[in-house]
Amino acid sequence: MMKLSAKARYGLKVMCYLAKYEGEGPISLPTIASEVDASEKYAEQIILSLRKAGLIQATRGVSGGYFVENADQISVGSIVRVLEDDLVIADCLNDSNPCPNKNSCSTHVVWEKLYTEINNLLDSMSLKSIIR
Amino acid sequence: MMKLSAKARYGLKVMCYLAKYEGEGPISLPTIASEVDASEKYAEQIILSLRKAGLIQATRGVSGGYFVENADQISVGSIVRVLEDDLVIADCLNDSNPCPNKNSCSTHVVWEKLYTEINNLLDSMSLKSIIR
DNA sequence: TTAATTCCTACTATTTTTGTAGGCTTTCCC
DNA sequence: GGGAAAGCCTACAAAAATAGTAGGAATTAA
Repeated sequence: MMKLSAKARYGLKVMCYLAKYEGEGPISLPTIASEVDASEKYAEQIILSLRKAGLIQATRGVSGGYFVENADQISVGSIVRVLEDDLVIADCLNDSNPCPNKNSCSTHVVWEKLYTEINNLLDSMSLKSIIR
Repeated sequence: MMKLSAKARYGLKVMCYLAKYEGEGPISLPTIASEVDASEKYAEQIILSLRKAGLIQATRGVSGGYFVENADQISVGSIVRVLEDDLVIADCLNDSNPCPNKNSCSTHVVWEKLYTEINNLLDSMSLKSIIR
């Protein structure tokens, strides 16, 4: 129901936390998980997605951990899109699945506008800009 | 994943269809269902919600059916909100469930902005304005 | 070499969404 | 008055998505 997923919510928290300590070395999973109030295993999955998307960096081994770089160049939109498997609001927006719009009216301009608006808004905010 | 529900999609289609024939008498469920390409039973449920919300009127009995009045005064937002059980994007936006924001940063201003933006956009479109 | 750490994949449980079923009520028309 | 065509309402079932768990492999610092 148009609800943001837990993944996206936790994910943005994680990113904010890491951004806050940008440049101060890697932070371990246990620390992050406890900070954002998620289980280590769940947080790990979320972080994995973000890392694969290039939004988080990691160093392995003892005293390794995660960190972000250039928080000012990471948009909130890019984070959310990774964790929400694209913000495709309605299938008919997808070009590979065009709507056979023989219906009484094009509801689809509505969804199109909404889609654009959401993405524009989220893209206009950088990670850095939202942390105090 | 931030996806619009089928209910909302069908629901807006129904509303558009009814709006198109505003003032021309009630339209029966079978007709509507076939028009929006849903089963009668499913369409019925959706229409029921919209009617209870006051967005659709009905007359019962033979030659009865559904219709809308004042399509120019019905916002798309009001339709979507009925079918999406409120567009509450994140729980922390809900006053009855305030976020104990001891976290590194307020992700919550992001969700708040998003929530506001979505509602504003959808409220700015009337049903009448989106049908041709 | 060991301990702390990330990496990766598969699985399970829960919740939400989507849809179906069936009986009741109202109203028109013969 | 009776039957048929409509809407009204609630409960249930199936499917899909989300949320979360588990466990072992790989890497690296000390």
